[in-house]
Amino acid sequence: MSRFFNQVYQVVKKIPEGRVTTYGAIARYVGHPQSARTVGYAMNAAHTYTDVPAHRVVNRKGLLTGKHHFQGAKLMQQLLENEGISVNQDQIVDFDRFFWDPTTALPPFEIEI
DNA sequence: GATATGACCGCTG
DNA sequence: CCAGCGGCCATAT
Repeated sequence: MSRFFNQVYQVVKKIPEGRVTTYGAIARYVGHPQSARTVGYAMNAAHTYTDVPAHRVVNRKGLLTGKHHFQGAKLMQQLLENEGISVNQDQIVDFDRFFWDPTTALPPFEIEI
């Protein structure tokens, strides 16, 4: 497994309950601002390797673009609503208020190890 | 090794 | 404000 994926998973695991973030924000935080797409790919593989709360990761508009990759089409939305996040038309309501940015919420990312 | 695909993002018009 | 286009990066075939 590439380190990039691991870095992504590390961040996703740190998302607080009831908050969400975006693919691009994660990509920026781990030092790959142009790799937002690959973050999505990492999420696809996430459930295979580790258990990360992928339902807390959406695109920059707050749209649940990845809901079809969950077991049920409604699962992602239900998980979010369980945490107090309202979803309407596959989109998070008041996305700005739930958005959690790792670049400001976490200490600067340590590039190595 | 080349080509195609995707849970994206930002800039233009 | 909405739509379209290109770029970027890691897998899959």
